[in-house]
Amino acid sequence: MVVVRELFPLVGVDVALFCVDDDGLKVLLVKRAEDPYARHWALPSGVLKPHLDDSLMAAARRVLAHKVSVELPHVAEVSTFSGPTRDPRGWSIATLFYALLPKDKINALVRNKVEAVQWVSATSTRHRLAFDHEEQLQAALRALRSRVEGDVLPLHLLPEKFTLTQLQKVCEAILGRALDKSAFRRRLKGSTDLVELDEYERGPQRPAQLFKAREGFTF
Amino acid sequence: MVVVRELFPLVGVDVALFCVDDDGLKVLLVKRAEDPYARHWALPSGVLKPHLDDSLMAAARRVLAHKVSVELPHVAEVSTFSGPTRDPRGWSIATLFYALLPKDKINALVRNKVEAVQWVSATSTRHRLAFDHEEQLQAALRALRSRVEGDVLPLHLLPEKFTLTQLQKVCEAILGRALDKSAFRRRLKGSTDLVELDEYERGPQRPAQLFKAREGFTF
DNA sequence: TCAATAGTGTCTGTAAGACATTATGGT
DNA sequence: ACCATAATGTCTTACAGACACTATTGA
Repeated sequence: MVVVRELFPLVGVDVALFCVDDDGLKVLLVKRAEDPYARHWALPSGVLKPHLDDSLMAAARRVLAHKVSVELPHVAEVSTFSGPTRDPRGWSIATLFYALLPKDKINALVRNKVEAVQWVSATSTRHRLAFDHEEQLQAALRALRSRVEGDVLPLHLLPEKFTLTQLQKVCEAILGRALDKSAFRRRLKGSTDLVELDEYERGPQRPAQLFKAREGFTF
Repeated sequence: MVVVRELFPLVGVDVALFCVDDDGLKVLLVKRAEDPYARHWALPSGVLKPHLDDSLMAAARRVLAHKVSVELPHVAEVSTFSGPTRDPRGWSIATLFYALLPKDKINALVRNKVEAVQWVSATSTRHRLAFDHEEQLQAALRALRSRVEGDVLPLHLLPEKFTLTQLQKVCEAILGRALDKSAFRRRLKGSTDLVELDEYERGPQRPAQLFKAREGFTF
């Protein structure tokens, strides 16, 4: 096996699973049960299993489905980390994905979990994570932000039906800054990704119109 | 070895090496000498050699240095392609990089080449390439364009000293559309990546001021 | 003086930020 | 009537595209 390691690198996937709640943007961490980095917090990760996985992204989905039992969220590739020292077991490759989960599915997720998991603020000062996962988390965050800066709507982080105010809060949580309501909504007028519904969110004040993502929308 | 393939995927790198000449944006293709896809045109590629490479990007540089003897150009990751069928030898991973080469280094490159190589228009209608390299080429082109659209200057495609008109031509070749000179230069005024020189490119008309990239500039 | 390209000025429409105002529900 | 939030309007500024114009060299 040691010989094999010199010919073939360890191949795995890491996933930064994001969600937005009232406290802002969160990312899921898991407590590693085994070495290396046993009992350290880390991004959910796993090794590629060629007989099970049809692609690296499929491996990422399998890892998520295994570590956290939940409907599969939106997954996108960020980049690939590699080198002889990032994993003490030897030359390794890890392709990083980010995944987006709507807030209303968080509870089901955490409840069914067997290992220790934790939602932590994704924007707060750095954590102490296993491997190069701190760097990976920053890379995933950059990728997420650059898409939102590029005027793509992070609808995968919202429930099926949502108000424009909810959408704005999610964007603000990702970008880490306040957005102007008027300008934000003006931009949304020209978006083909939003579908206007004839339903309204009722509360102790004026009802807000509900929207949903366009059929086939992908972040 | 067959058994190994079921446990460990084939790991390699592919490189889309771009340059810009008077005919527009070009990409380097090599004629494959060995199976699979012998005698097919393909992007320069190679398998990862853990004992030689310190990262996937280093592997990409090694592949370039090996296939085309030239000073190492700028290299950046695009994305990673994977799956059981993209290579007939079995489950495989290929991390795609693009590389940028200034026009004035092309000649030295082609001359020293042993295998058959070819510069083809990167923007013309699709080619018939080995593996999934057509898709990869499109992905590399998208990545390149999105950076230039994002107002990053592709200075790695220019000689050390260049005129603003040359810079504009390079941007136009990448984007595939004409840019307005006035607006283009107005934007450049605010760029910290350009350094004004006290030299001028002389010709049969008004001389043009020369510029160079900021120290430490990276595309 | 002319050709050719470098470099600048001006006008206009679009879009964003800031901020005020109106609208509409519940209580 | 009042509160809270939704939704819209207005003003200003910044910037990009279009296009005309001026500047400077060699021939």
